[in-house]
Parts: sequence; structure tokens; C-alpha cells
Amino acid sequence: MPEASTHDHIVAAADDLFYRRGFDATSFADIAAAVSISRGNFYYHFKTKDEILDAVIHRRLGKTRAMLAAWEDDGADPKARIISFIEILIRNRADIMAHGCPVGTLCAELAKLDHAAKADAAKLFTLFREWLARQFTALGHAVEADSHAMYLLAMSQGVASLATAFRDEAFIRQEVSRMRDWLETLPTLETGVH
Amino acid sequence: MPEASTHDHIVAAADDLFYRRGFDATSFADIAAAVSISRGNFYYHFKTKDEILDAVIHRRLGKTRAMLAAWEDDGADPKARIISFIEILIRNRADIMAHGCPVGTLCAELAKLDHAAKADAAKLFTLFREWLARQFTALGHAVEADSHAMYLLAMSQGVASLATAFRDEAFIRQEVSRMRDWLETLPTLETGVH
DNA sequence: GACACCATAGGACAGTCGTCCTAATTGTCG
DNA sequence: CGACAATTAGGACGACTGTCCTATGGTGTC
Repeated sequence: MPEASTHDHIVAAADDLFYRRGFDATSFADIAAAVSISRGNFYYHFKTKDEILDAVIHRRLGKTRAMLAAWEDDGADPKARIISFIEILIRNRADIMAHGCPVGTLCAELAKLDHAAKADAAKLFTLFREWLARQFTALGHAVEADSHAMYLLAMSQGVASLATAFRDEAFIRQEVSRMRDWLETLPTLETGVH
Repeated sequence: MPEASTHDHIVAAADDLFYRRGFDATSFADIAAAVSISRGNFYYHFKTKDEILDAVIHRRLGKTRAMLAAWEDDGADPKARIISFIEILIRNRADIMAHGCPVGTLCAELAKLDHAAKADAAKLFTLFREWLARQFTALGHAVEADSHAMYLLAMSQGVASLATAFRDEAFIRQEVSRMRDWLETLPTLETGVH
């Protein structure tokens, strides 16, 4: 197995802290303490805070790509894959109620800071958007694939946002059911993924 | 007309900055500069940053209550009122694409900071939630009123979140249409608001 | 004119921020 | 072992933070 380098440890700790506390509210000292290294050593690996942010975003992009690719290679049908996406809300409900969606909250914060990396962060959304659109296309809804993808993305974001504000797990389950029901109402025109 | 006091000027400026830059990223100096007063004078009006946050939240609560009350007093039918809510997304599209929803982004930030005022901020959502539920009840959907209200709130939040990430005005209009269509599919059981 | 009071200005305070430098340590290879 | 690069620790730097103090300006009342 690839031994985890100090560099990777730092990025992983920053990833976690950026999610739980936010990018701006997380300091070099916080990350260094989480990895148990000195701030001086920290500077050896990352010169600026923006460098860490870039590394965190690319780490998330890689992990997301890997997750979505795994879902596409598991032999399940596209509808089951879409349900896997929807049920992220349930699997991660505790974190979502405490800190929101990692993608949505990061994009929102970077937009407010007018940060140079905000476009990169939005690529996380694009990954999900294109992946979902591929699944809808495989279900025979090529024309509306992107529209459907954006609908599910929007619902997921909205549910995460309200779940954070209201700390309401039952609401998450209710809206997940609503999305599953919506998915079932789509006409089945499956073009066969053989 | 009530002359605007320095106190009110400060709260208004803080409200604007908290929305555009975020609570944590806005400093005393920023607000003081926006109102053109010294930081020393600032301290005379507000002792701590949390005091300003409380004042901003209560200002928003008051303005929201007033807006919703006005919508209920305008003689329109409940469905038209709900459409007024949905179309906030279009009326405020420029600000939303730049800085997100004022309510959702504030709640998300305070949740990450684990700030004492996060529950107060969530009351903003509650105002909309209860107001929407009243409109659905007036439409004869008392049982599902809260569920419908949360659905529209979630959709609005999700649309705002994605509109910020993708800077896509057409998407906003598309999802607003989707919400209006959904509203039309509800069976009309209006119990008569005389 | 004297007094009180609200409002304002300017700066001090300790702490933290991101950034950067230098010295010491560790590890690797000839 | 000696040389050299990679890695680490610790602290310095100026800027900025939220907070707080004190002195001053203006305004109205006896």
C-alpha cells in the first residue's frame, strides 16, 4: 500500500477542517496541530493557504471521480446508480446536519470570498452533473438528461441546506423518498446498457 | 419619516456586508468604513461582534415578517402568493448568483462556526416555512402543508446554491418554471378564503 | 455661562493571522 | 565515515483582529 506522506496527511487534515469549520475559519496553526507538525514544517510543504485549498479541491475531485467511476463499474443499472447518489444524503446525514454538503458549502464560501479557486470548486458539481446526466441518458432520457441531473443536484443541495438549519433527520428521509418517487414516475425507455 | 440613526446605519451596512462577504470575513473595520465612522465610535454602539450579528438577524427577521405579512394582506389568492415566493429567485437573481441566498448562506456559515446565533438565524427559514404552510392550508392542503412548504424551501435553496456555483440565470428560470408547474399539478381544493 | 450627556474620534492592547527565514535534524548515497 | 539533500522545528515579521479606554466635540437644560 502507498505509505501516506506528510504532504497527504496535511491535505487530508485540511480537507476535513475546511469541511467542518470552513476555509477562512481554518488557520495554518489548526491544520498543523491536526497533523502534529510545526508551522515551520508546514511552510515547507505549502507556501500559501491558496496552495492548500487547491490541493484539497483536487483531492476532492479525485475522490469524487473515483467514487462515481466505481458506481459505474459495479454492473448495476442506471436507476440504481442514481439512487446511490440520492442516498448519499442518508449515508452522510450526521455530517450534513452538522456541516452541510461539502461541495455546496465550499462553493458558497469561495463565492463570497470571491476566491480565485471558486471555479475549480464548482467543478465538483460538474462531476456529479455530468455523471447523473450519463445515467439519465442510459435510461433513455438523453434530451432531458442534464435538466434531470440539475433537478436532483438542486434537490440534494436544498435538502442539505435545510437539514443543517433544522437538524431534522426525518426531513432528509422524507425528501429522499420524494426523489425516489420522482425517479419512478419517469417513463422507462431504457435503451439497454447490455 | 423616521430619520435613520447611526445605529440603524451600522446594522444596515453589517447586513449588507455579512451577505456579500460573510459574517466571519467581515471585520469591525469593514463595517465602520462602510458607515464612515471610526472604530471607536463603533464600539459605543456595539460592544461585540455577536451583538451586531444579533441585530442583523433581528433586522432580517423583521423585514421578512413585514414582506410576508404584506403578501398576505394584498388580497391575492394563496397560489399567487406562493408564486411570489418562488419568483424571489428571479427578482434577486443577480445577487443570488453572486452571493447565494442570504438565509441559507448565513445559516450554513453559523453552523460551521458552531455559533450561538445559529438557531436564531434558522428562524428566518421558519418564517418562510410557516408562511408557505399557511398558504397551502388555505389552498385546502392542510395535511401536506408543511411538507409542501419544505419542498419549495428546499428547491429554492438548491436552485440558489447551484445558481451561485454555475452562474447560470437560465437554470434559475427553468427551475422556477418547474416549481410553478408543480404548483399547478396540485389538486385544487380551495377551501375559500372568502 | 456652567453643567450634564450623548456621540464621536483615535489609539492602545493582547492575540492571531499568513508568510517567511534560519538552524538543526534526519536520511541517503558515494 | 563524509557529503549533501530532504525534512523538520522554532521563531520572527508586519498586518490585522476584536475589544477596550480615554479624550474631545457638540447639544440642550438649568
